[in-house]
Amino acid sequence: MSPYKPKTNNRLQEDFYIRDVLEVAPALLGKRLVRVMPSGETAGFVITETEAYRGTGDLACHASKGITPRTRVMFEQGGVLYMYLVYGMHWMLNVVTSVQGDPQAVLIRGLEGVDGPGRVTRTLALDRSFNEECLLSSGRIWIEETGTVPDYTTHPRIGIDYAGEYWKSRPWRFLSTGG
DNA sequence: GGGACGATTGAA
DNA sequence: TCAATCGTCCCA
Repeated sequence: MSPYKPKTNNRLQEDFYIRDVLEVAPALLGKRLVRVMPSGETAGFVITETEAYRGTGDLACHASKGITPRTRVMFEQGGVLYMYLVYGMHWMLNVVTSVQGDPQAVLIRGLEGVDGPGRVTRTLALDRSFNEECLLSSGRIWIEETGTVPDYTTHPRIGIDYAGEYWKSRPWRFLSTGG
């Protein structure tokens, strides 16, 4: 893991996250996800792949089932993390967006050199203890501006056959070009 | 209390 | 192509 040393206070602020997920998901491409590892070493990876999950109407979004103990965090104001376990073994890292009461989240699917949402959380040692963690105030995880805005392509989201043809075909997966 | 299923991954 | 593996949610 390449060590990363934050230079200035480039942490993304509240306003970045309190927007519609269809704005935030592509805007996260090219930003740096920073994690202070349990060892004390600081790791930084540029985000290269995201997916948007957009509220109660989006049948691919967990929040379409309403508020449950698991989905409650998605109803919070943007800027906190939503973590959940899938297939009994992989933690998924999601960034909650929009205003309180509007359950949206961005799934972080890939980083530079880290392809796949399960590998993202494994590489950065992220688990359920990060659920509801605040990216604006946390001392162990946050996201920084890099000054670079990459080009990107859009694609249908992965692994949501259960949501039906309409929601499955929304081009809400965002991939940095050349990333 | 029981059972179906999943925003995935890695090995056969 | 397919097993691993368990939290969540729905139904009884």
